[in-house]
Amino acid sequence: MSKRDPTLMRGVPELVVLRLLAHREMYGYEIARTLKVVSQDALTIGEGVLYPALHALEARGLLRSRTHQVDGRTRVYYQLTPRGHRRLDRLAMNWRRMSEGVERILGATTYE
Amino acid sequence: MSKRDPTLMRGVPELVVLRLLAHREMYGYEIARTLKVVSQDALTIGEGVLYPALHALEARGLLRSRTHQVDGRTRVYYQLTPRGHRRLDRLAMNWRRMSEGVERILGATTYE
DNA sequence: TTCTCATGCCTCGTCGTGCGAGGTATAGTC
DNA sequence: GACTATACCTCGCACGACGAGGCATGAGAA
Repeated sequence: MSKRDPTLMRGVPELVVLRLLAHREMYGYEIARTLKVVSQDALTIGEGVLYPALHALEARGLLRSRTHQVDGRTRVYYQLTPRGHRRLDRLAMNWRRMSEGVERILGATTYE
Repeated sequence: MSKRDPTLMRGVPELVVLRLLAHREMYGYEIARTLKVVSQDALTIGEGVLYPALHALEARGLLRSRTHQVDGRTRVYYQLTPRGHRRLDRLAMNWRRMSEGVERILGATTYE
């Protein structure tokens, strides 16, 4: 059975990670940095969130990884699988819905 | 010490509840219904989330309540306190930041 | 030399909170 | 007599976000 959609707003980390990886292969540390930069400091993902998330995503078949040595340092590069792409589409759609819902609440000045 | 801001995206229920109550006094059941309607079904708040949230909000001094009997049914009406208004402003600002951050991630097509 | 900082990975334990399920009661309707 | 809508509530779980901490390397400062 597929995971139920959250009624309100969970799983944003999963969304942004998948989205970043949709462009190109990246490694963990790079993801964290890029997220911070691109979101202009609005979003930060701690390593305690990021790495477990990446592992879970891979275990669920949404990501594939390969390790690479650079300057004596190990990098684990991740890329989206087809399932990962589908999952991303779904999450993004969901995000829009939610986000627009919240905007409607925030924006409205009168309610019936 | 005041509560730390969430790094990613928590507390949306609190935000929308406060926002709805910023307009006018409402009771629990009405809040749930209104949220659903105004958000055009995008947002739903279960009673298992709503009522505990309302109690917590009141305990923290962000809401005030009064009970009212209507047709033999008890309604608990809530309204924002000044602190509640300030909290709402803060949460709303935070939401915008986060939300725009996510949009930047979703919208961007290339990253450096 | 040693120290510190940036890079790069990881895990553990906790805490909050979102959420379903369930419980109570009244009024109206089929 | 049953079922729906209204209206409140609590319990307990599960899961996810998070901080703190740990390990290792390379580069530059002191």
